[in-house]
Amino acid sequence: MTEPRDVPYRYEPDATAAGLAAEYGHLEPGVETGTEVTVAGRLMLRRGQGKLVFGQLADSSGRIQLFAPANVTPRFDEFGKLSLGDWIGVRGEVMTTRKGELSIKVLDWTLLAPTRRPFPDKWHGLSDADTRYRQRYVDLWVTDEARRTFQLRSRLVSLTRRWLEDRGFLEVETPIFHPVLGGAHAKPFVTHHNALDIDLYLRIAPELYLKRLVVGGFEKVFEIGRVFRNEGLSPRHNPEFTMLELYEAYADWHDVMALTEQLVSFLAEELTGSTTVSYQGRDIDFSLPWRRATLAELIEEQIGVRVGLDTPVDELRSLCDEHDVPWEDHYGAGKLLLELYEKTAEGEQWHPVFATEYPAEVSPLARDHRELPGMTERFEIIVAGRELGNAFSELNDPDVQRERFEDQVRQGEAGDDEAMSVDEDYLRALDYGLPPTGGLGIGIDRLVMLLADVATIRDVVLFPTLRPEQDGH
RNA sequence: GCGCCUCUAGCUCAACGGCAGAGCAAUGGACUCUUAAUCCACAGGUUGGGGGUUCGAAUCCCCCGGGGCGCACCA
Repeated sequence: MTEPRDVPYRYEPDATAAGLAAEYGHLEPGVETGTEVTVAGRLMLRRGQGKLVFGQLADSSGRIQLFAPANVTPRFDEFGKLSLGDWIGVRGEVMTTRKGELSIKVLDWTLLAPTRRPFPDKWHGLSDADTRYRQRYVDLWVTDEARRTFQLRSRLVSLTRRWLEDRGFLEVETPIFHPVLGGAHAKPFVTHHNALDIDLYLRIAPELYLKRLVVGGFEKVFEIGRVFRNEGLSPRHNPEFTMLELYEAYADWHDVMALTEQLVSFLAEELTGSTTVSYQGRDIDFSLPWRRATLAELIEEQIGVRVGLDTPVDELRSLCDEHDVPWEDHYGAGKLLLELYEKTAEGEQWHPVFATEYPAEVSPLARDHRELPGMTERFEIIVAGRELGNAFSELNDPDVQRERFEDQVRQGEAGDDEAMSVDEDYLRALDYGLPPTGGLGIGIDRLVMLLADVATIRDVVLFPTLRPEQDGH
């Protein structure tokens, strides 16, 4: 047998399984093309026929059959003893078998890396979720769906970048380490910088830095990056996840709504072939335009009562009680409205809807609604009962922003451990002037879940957060 | 953090108070057109860990650990 030390340092495949299928898939049975190609990958199946061995080689594009007759394939006995899972390189002739299966007649082969551990059952694959997440390197080989999902994720991010760049957006990278907490409502991870001897937060959102860049003259910016929120795990929450945020100067929330529905329906069409996407057995219609509805309308649809900021707090509280929505004494009408909406209406939405008109009390970074006092020009994108994104006309008045920050601090003192603090440098940036700006944040993981039709975020994150393995596991 | 469910051979699963089993993978052999190849042979285990009840525990009880789902939390 070939020893690991004998394997080459490099190999040069010139074809892939999918490429060969595309080029030669039409061949009749029993054809020998005379064309030689070199492929590489893992041996995933093997069927011995005495002096003839069939194999199936998998590479990142797919699988192709290997056809190895004893009188053609060198070191035939060794070839027949390869382990399922071994990496090999194969040079051979493109051909079809008598039954018509596209194959490579093995004229030469090289062991590229042996596997020391047996691969999971060739038919049943891996079903244990724990093993699939911990040993993703195995899962990706044996679970076609997993591989497809992550390839789709990659294309989604790539398409998004190109789509935004084509519209003049500039991709930027802003700090992961934040000295001041802000940009979202979430508990942070805290870390420490030794040389500076300061605690830093892992960012919960890039928002405040991106808006600084608009102040700096980058009129259209976006960032696709990881954010970190110190909260529980669930099928829809991973503590680190990927957010797309973008900001466009001179735009308002209506512009952002249009951009959002165009981008997402474009991605749906590109990645699934249609703007109608099947999700968990039910269709989601991403075709334009998406529904727009205010929080108050969505609440009314569920509970049959028209509520608003002018509804007395006592009345809102009893409505909350009536619908098993917990509330606290320091909640104002705005927060009560939001809670009522989230607990009664959000989960009921299926097709994309822009939920609009959020109270200022719960929207510290959004600009006041131009007509409705106490409301902001903010909307969330709800699909399949979940929040997919959040957007608004950006608050650009430094004085109002300071008041909102200070209100956040008060909410923090009242017991909200996810409230923001006052970001003085951000206020200074606003002093220099943030033009009218529209901003958007979209959870990339959740979007991938929808378009790849998977139920848990762990199936769209390559290495989801898990407890570390321990003895006895 | 709480509740429910779950953990058996490398993988997928049986056995559910009475000798821990099968298929695939592995190992040895037969086979020149297979498609989860087939056939013969052989091997494989502190049943997640620890404790208890019992004549007897994978099975019942308790503690611990991993995972899943729900709640809480969470834009």
